[in-house]
Amino acid sequence: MANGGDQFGLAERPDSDCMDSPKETKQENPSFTLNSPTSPQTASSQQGMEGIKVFLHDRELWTKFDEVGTEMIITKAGRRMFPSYKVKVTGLNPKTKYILLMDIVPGDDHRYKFADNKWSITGKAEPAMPGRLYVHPDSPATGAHWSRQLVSFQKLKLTNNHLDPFGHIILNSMHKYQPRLHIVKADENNGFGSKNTAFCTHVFSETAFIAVTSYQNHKITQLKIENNPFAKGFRGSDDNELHRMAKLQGKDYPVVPRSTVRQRACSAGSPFSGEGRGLRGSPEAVASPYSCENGLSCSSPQELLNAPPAHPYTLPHPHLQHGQQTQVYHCTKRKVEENCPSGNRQHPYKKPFTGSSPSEGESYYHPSSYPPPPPGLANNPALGLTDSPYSSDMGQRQACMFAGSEPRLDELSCASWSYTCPLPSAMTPMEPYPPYTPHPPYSSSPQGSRLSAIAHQSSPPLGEHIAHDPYQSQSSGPPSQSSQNIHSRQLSPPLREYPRYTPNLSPPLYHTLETHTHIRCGVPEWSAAS
DNA sequence: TCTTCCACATA
DNA sequence: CTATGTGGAAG
Repeated sequence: MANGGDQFGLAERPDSDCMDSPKETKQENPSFTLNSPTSPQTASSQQGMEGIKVFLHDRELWTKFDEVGTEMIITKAGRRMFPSYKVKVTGLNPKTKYILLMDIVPGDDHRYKFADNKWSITGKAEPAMPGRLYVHPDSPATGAHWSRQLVSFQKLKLTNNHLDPFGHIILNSMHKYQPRLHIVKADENNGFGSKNTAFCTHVFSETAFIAVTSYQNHKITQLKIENNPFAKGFRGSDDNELHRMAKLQGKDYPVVPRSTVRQRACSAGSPFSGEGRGLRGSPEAVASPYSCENGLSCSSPQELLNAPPAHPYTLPHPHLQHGQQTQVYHCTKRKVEENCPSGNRQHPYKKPFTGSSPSEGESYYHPSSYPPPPPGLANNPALGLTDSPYSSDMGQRQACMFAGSEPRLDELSCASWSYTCPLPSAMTPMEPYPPYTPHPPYSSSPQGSRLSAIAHQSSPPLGEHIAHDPYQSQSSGPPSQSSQNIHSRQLSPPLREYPRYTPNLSPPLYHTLETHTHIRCGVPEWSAAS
């Protein structure tokens, strides 16, 4: 079942592209890009972003998990994702500097439960928290650098601690999420603040997952054990397991060791799709709608801001959306980790989960709207947008988070990025944070906002899609204007509300940025897709 | 449901 | 060797 084995065959696919080429599509798995619905706006925006393609590495593995219903453990200390999020990026200008970052947006606005060997909706999602951005440690770096090897986000960690001081991405247990990749041009020309900042957002629907504090579906546990080197200790080769288990526990014989669940495939699995909500349709087909392969979208930052968040909640309209906030975590470390691309393959296919419209690896493009670009990035010195080489090197990664309050891009741009700093790990000191935050913590710091904006933008709920656009979620594109799509709007008001999510936020430590963006545009969402 | 600790694995 | 990441069981 699930294994995706079947399908994949492709080597990689890129996900995104911004506009241009829809080309192939096919095999590879680029993320989908959505085209922008609206119009492209500024040309500038896209510059160069249009030919960017992103391919999810090890897509097959992601697909296997996705078919069952991927679960990612979240702990107070922070847990890595497995499979690791690694991509191959092509189409970048070798000499141009870019910042690559990720954020993880709500897949829908539901809360899930796992019972009867399957996932089902139990209620409404909690307000999302400020989204934090994870800036790849090598950022900013040239297109040549990023293209040279796989870009790995394996060090990104997920936490359920809303007050996490380490800059990890904060998620709510039993909620569905969709990771997104944003590529922001870091040239001097593009200040973040500037409206022209070009960026693309790529969404691979097969990377959607439900955050959990402990695995619910044994099939997922088994897949993790079988594929994650660090979990090898749990893998029994047959006999061994039992014994070892026994020993460890002191029990006699263990229960079922690895085998236990091992394979069952139950259908139950994917929650994602299951829910129903979503999409339904055939998954795959979906992909096409947007045609693009990758999912990236490009838009100008501004747009992003404006764009409504994808949440379920978000409305398509500008108003409502909530902005979510985002915090950025920047690691300074630079190295990329992996390189090899090997496996990327992908193939399309469907995933049961909710949305995947893009399923295939696609990234969507978002119209510019919502996905807010990562504001911070641009400005952030750290990132080097300006040009710095990446400065941070400092030690290794540090995380910086920003909390922002408001969403303005402009502000962001300039201001401060103080945070960028390399903080020692964790925290960035920011302010206490948003002052008021009535509900949300939006206060934003300038930069933060931007970033956050980006983040927000897209986040769509997976499942939901709900009525709105199915597409939204997916790709929203963040920041870049680039391509076509963009319909960005100009900066508009960034903030809006952000309904739900606000709450938490900010930890005292940092601010996050928030943004509220609304998403307006639709992006395809995963949900749709699926 | 979540947190802590554990033994074992990678790196 | 150390440091760190795993899932499971126990709490």
